Amino acid sequence: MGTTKSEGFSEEVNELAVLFKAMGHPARIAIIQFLRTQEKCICTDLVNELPLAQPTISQHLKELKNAGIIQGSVSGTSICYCLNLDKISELDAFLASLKYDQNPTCC
Amino acid sequence: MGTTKSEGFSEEVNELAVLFKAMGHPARIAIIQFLRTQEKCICTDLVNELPLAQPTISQHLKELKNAGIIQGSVSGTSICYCLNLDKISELDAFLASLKYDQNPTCC
DNA sequence: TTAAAACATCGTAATATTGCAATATAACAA
DNA sequence: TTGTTATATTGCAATATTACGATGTTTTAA
Repeated sequence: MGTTKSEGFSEEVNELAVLFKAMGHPARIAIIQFLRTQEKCICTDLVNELPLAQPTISQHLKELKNAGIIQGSVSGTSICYCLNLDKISELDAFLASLKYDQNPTCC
Repeated sequence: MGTTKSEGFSEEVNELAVLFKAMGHPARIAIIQFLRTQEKCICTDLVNELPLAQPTISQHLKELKNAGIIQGSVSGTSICYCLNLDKISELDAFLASLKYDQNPTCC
């Protein structure tokens, strides 16, 4: 155990879980927030911005990238990371659907 | 380590991370989806619905409850769990904000 | 070529998560 | 009371995550 069981759940459910999980860490939320507001999305800035060491930040960036939530393109010595709004929209759509189909007789 | 570092991040960031983390598991997404569609939100139904043992489901329900994403009220021998739409809206608002403030010069 | 800057990767210790069997609890029915 | 049903808790083994120092890699500048 310690392993998440994914068999028996739909593809959609598993994909949503991966995306939510990727966002389930303060550093990764902070990275996403920072990317939203910066002109240039460079890891060095993040090192100055977050209370974490560079390797740790690099690791979090990788996880966000693996989940498809951010994309990075090399730009000289630095890397330009930015949000993938498609993935954000997937999560958003799921959450929005919860608000409308809610059964009124429950609770 | 293994411990998530929360000092140095804003309250808002930490709270969002907790909520996203709570949703970052297929069983918990499936529970939320199931709650949305059922008339009666009872754990027994979940045991028949999910590919997990009863104690495991109970544990996931507890985590969702701790995060404030669902609420449970006792109803005789069974328990009626339902979604807390306020929390869903918090996440939704965060995701929606990402879609609009995006910097166009990046990537 | 050499050095510096910006990231990534590796290795590893500490801790967290997951899943479940066994067991407990709580409410109702007979 | 006794049994049954519904759910929670405990305990634990297996695995995952987190954080970071040390060390690579790649790019640019001198």
